[in-house]
Amino acid sequence: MINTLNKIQCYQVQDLAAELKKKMKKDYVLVNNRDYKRVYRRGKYAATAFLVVYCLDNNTETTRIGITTSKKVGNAVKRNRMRRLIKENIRELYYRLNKGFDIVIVARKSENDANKENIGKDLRYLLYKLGLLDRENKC
RNA sequence: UGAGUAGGCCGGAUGGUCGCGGACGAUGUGCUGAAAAGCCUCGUACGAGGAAAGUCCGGGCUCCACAGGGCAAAGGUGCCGGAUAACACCCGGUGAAGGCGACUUUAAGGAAAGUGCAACAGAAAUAAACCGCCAUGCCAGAGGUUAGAUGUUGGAAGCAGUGAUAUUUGCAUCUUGUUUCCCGCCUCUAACCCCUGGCAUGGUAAGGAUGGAAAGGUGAGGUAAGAGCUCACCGGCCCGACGGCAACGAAGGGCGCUAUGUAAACCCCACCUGGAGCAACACCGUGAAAAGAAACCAUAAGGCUGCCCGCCUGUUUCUUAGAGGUGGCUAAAGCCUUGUAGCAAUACAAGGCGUAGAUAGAUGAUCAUUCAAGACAGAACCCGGCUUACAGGUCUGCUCAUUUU
Repeated sequence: MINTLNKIQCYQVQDLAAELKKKMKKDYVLVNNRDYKRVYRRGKYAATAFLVVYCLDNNTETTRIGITTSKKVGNAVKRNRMRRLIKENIRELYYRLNKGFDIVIVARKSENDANKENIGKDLRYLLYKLGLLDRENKC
C-alpha cells in the first residue's frame, strides 16, 4: 500500500520545479533536548564517515527531524554550512519519508569539498538503510 | 621609476528558479473561534561583519538596601594637558630610545624607607690589591769598579854561588839561586754600583681575555709608580634669570664630581573601584501555596562579598522535582555630509541615513554570464574602545634614492 502510494508520488514529482517547491514547516523540527536524548538512547542508527542518522518511532503521524553539528566539524561558519546543506536535502526528501519517526542527523566532521550532491548521496543511503526511504524513491 | 612610511576605502558582481526568517498588506467568498486573534495561501520590500571573533577594558540597562560610616583586604591605574557617559581607549604635547628621513616605539611615580635578587664569566659585583707597576728592607745569583792578601809569568835592581867563555890571576859577559819593586793574570775577601729572582712592608685603581654594569671619557701635564692630583674639551650633579596652564625646556653660574641595576620582584606614595549579570529581570500561567531535611525564633538567622557600627526581612538555607508563553529586543551617549569653534580628539547647529531581531536558532541550493577567481570568518541585550585573524584590490599624503628638464 505504502509502496504504491510512494510510486504514485514519485511519478507525480517528475517535474523538478514542483519538487523544489516543497516546504518544511516548523512543526516538523525536533525541539527539545529531551527528544534528542531519547532518540540517541533508544533509536537505531546508521553512519558514514561524515554523517550519522538516528531514528525512533514516535507513535504519531508526523516525522520530526533534528540536525546537530558538533564542534569537530569546524568553526561556526563551517557548521552552519553543513547544517544548511543537510537541511536542503531533507527539504527535498521530506515527503518521501515514511511517516511517524523522530530523526536526528549528526554531522561528524567537515568535508572540505562538501556540496549538496555529496551530502544527499550519503543521506539517501543512510535513510534507506534504516528503512525510512524506499529504494524506488531513488529517482 | 624604485624603496619606504602613515592613513582611508572595498571584502566578488549581475540576473533567473526554488527555499528560510520576522514585518506589512490582502474584496483570499480558505480553516478554527462567540469575539479578539491565530493558522494557511498569495503579494511586497527587507534580512550578518570589518572584524559579527577573543571577552581584555569602559559604560548604558536590570535586580540586590538606589549602595551608608570606619578599619582591613583585594583589584586596578601611574609624565602633562585636553576630550568623553566612561575608560587601561582617543587627541595634542613633554622626556627617553630607534631610523639618513617621512616616522615609529614607550605600564614613563619612588632605588639616601626597608627587604630580596644579580646565574655564568671574571682577580674582584657593591665591594675589591689576585696579577701587574713603583719605593724600601733582607736573602741569593751574575756582572762591573776600587782596595787588600796569596800565588805566578815577565821586566828592573841588589846580594851570593857554581860553571862556561875570553883571559889582564882582578875586572867583564853569560848562567843559577835568593830578596825587593813594577806590570799583567788567576783565586779569595771587603765596600759600592747595576741587573735578575725570591720574601716582607708600604704606595698605586693607569693595564689585565669577563660582564648588562668594574667607581666619568679622551688628550696633555705631573709622579717613584699612579691617581680629577692639575688643565682643556665632552659628560654629570647643584642653583637657576626667563618661557610654558603643566609635564618640561633653558641663558648663565657653581661643584672635580664615591655609593650599580632591577619596582611588567615584594614594597612605598598618589588616585580609582559595591556585587552579580539579558540564562539579568518583569509579567501571564501550569501546579497549587510541591516534597523532604536542617537552622532560628530575637544578645537569633539571613542579606549589604572580611570585621565593627548601622540598616532591611520574618523566615532562611540545602537537596530533589521542575510545562509553556509574553515582554526585555532593538532608535542607539548611533552613523554620514556640510558649516562654525579647535592643531586634533571632539563639541554645537542644519540636513540626510536610519527597515536583522532569531530562540535548536532565519542568508541556503542550483543555473547562467563575467572578472582581478573570492581570505578571515556567522548577529544572540545594546553601545564606545582594545586585541587577534585576513586572499586580494584600490585611493591619498609624506620621505629617501635615481633619471630627465
